[in-house]
Amino acid sequence: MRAQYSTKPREQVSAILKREQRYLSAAEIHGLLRKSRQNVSLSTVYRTLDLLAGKGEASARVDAGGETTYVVCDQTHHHHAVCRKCGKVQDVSCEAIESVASALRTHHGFKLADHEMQFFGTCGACK
Amino acid sequence: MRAQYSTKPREQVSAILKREQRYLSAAEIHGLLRKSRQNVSLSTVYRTLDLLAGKGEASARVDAGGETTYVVCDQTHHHHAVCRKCGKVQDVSCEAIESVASALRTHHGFKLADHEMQFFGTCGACK
DNA sequence: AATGATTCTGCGAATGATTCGCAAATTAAG
DNA sequence: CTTAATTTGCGAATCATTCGCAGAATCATT
Repeated sequence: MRAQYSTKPREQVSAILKREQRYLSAAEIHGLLRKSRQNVSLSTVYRTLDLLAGKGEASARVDAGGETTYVVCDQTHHHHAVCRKCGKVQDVSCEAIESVASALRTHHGFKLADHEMQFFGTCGACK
Repeated sequence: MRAQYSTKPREQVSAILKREQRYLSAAEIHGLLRKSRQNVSLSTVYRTLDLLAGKGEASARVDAGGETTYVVCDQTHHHHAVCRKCGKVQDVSCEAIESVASALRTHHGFKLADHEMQFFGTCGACK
């Protein structure tokens, strides 16, 4: 099994993600690291992001330009509310799904197994 | 403004999408067309898909492997229920969102502007 | 059904994000 | 401090998607 060493580059990438709390691409993270004189190779950024996503510590989203972006978030099932002004991402618990599941079953004969949701709008700080 | 000619290649791509009713990548559509001796270039498939998505006649989704895939669907606001067995996509109307919107407002101070949802499970035919 | 203006198509080349291979550097453990 | 295992960084390779451009198709008019 892979990934057991705890290394400086990985901590640096994680630190950026924890600090920013918004969706970042590998290139953006790499850029932010360079700005603060932390030289981590782009390959390592990619590898670390895959690791975090694999462990469920980060979640991925493909942005409009086709780049994959990541945020850190907790590992319980939840959804994200993304602020269109500052980009901040808040975790949102998932309650409404039960009614949706039964509607799918009765109206469409569809047995719901999984779902994805994303919310976009303006966060409290930006209003 | 672009895109006003009605052409054979475009109709061929649209026909495949209408027939299949599931998410298809440009490469898959290109492959299906070749199988039935309809030679449309991959570039044209890409261009046609962009057009359809631009007009709202198709909607796009990036699959697990990073490929962009498309389904035809109507233009009113709705969501998709994707069958994990056969891949068929059904349109699902969106009702539950109002309660989610007010929960976001009260609990998170978040003003909801837009949202995305995708449902995965087993469709009636596959059960 | 021929003309001309505009819009498509197909091809191959270019792009851009992501992945891979491998030698050198780091890490964990004895 | 040695050793064995994992990671890093670099450049090269990959893969989906986009571009540029010459020739072909479409549409509106005669």
